[in-house]
Amino acid sequence: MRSVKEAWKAAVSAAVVDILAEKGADAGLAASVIPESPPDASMGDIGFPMFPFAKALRMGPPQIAAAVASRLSAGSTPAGTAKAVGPYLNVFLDRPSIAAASIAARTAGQSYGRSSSLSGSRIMVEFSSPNTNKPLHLGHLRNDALGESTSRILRANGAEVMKINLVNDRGVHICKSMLSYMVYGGGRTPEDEGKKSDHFVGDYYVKFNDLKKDDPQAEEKAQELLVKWEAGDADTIALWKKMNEWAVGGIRRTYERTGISFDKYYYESQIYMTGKEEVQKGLASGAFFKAEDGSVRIDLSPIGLEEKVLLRKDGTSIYMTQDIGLAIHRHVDWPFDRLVYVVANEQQYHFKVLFHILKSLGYEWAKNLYHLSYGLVNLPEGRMKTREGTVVDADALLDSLRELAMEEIQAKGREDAVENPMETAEKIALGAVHYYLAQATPSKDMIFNPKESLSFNGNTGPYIQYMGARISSLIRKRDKGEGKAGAGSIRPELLTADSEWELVRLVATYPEAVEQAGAEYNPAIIAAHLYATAAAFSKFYHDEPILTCDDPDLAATRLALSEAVLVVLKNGLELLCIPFLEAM
RNA sequence: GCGUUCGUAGCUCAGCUGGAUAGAGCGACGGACUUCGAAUCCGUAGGUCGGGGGUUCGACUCCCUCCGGACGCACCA
Repeated sequence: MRSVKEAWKAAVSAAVVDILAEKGADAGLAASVIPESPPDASMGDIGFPMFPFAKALRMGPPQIAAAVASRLSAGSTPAGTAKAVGPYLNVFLDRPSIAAASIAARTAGQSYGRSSSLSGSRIMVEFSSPNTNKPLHLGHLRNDALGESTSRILRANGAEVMKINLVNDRGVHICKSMLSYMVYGGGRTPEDEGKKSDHFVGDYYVKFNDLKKDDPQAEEKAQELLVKWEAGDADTIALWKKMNEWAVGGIRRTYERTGISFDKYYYESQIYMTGKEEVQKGLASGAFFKAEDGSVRIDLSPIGLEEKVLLRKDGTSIYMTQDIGLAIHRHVDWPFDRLVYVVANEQQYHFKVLFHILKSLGYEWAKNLYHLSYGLVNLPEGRMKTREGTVVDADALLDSLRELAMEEIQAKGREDAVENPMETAEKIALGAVHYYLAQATPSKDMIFNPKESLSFNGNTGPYIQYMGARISSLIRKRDKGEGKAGAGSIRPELLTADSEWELVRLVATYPEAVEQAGAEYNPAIIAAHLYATAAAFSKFYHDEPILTCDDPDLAATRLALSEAVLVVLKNGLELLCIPFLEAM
């Protein structure tokens, strides 16, 4: 589709250049020939507005369109026809050839939609970054879905991707859950209570609130515990290790459940000291300066900000110091061309400064750092607050979605039709939440409506899964010899209905969506394309008989188109980390 | 106060580097199953694109300003 569009653009540009030259106008104006999509397919498949040339040619746009059209019909053009439609020059593509290309997607399988637009580049993507004092919540699910799916999209565009997770396993907040466990835990283990281990740890973090009431010194004691931890106190380290294993172990189980994975884990406890040497180097090179009080700082006036402290006067490091060291360390580990940080938008300032600092230190790769900033996930009732207990726990959310999906399977009497109802319900639940999170533009805050996400109607993951299941069902029937499709041969020129053309177009433009999603780090583009494809298929399925079609050739062709649609749905769902279902 | 960002139908969201009558879904109302899975499809109602200026042949899209919301502005992470 893209190459066809490019070819037409070139042909139209050439015609416009000729006309401009004849009138003695600046031929450079032809750069304003840009392809667009007419609002209605009956008006054409590609549209070129002729407004930009009106002044130079002293002609009305409709006259220009007519002139370009006649010139095109005289010369050689790609397949299809060009026609003046008001002030636009519209192209009607040669539908059979596009249809043939779309149908070919069915044999391309998993490779359909892959591009080489990013081949040769190495991209590191950091996401999730959980704390080891509590289980994952809804906000993490957005981060995880965004990070995982962006990584998959980048890979689909040919990039070599390294997914990394920076586990935040140290700090005073970790010490709080430890202290709380020391007081209330009584040596119990998650197994003792039959609890998922990260929830077990999280419960003690919550209990720290009780501890503060029981013991006014609790905050101080947590600080003291941190000091002991940093000093390497054996008992403290032992407890820390034990609780961290519980926390990370439980969190990893949630990753497995949601289909999230990492190529490498970094632990903050192992690298929080790094960065000091880098700051010293920067001081030596003149990128930073030593303030009167002895602290090391950077002047941020080049980017319109104040100063930032990078090392305290006592020489200790701060968050920024750590991130500087970590970025450099990672580049040594795995030299990347780009590094993407999937982190909530509340840290925009931090990354703006961090990127500037790395550039100041003279790292070539620093210009390719990207903060994939995403908005908060709120509830219809308002913002999630840990202290108010309105945080939506990830595991509990998935459980309740699965429960509702199960009820739906039972209500529909589909238990016998699917091999494993519980597993199917789980996959529907995952599809519901991942699609809901994917369809919103990452940078914006969003409202997660559990009730709406549970709905299997409309713009949802289960709707798309359902269309995949329907097509799979058609294919099973064909394979069993039902219908006449098996006896017919594929003839793309038979696809003339509007609903068929719409599907052809969506299949043909899927690769462009993948490329755009990669270029913009935006899975929502895939989600929108998949929904449009699923909806178009549903209409097609409703309006036109496929297997039951009398003409064997038409049946075979429609089924082939359906198979191509299935390839798009499968590949797209994979990119969004949504399970595909043969039956549901 | 300064900075970043957002403000599109009752609700949740799209709207491609400015271009042809602003689109979906949910909800509401009304239709469609003796036929490939109705977890579906079709129709109706619903918007001065936060307000006001400006640039342009053309602005939801770019610029300015005001109003409103969110988030930042630590030698916390």
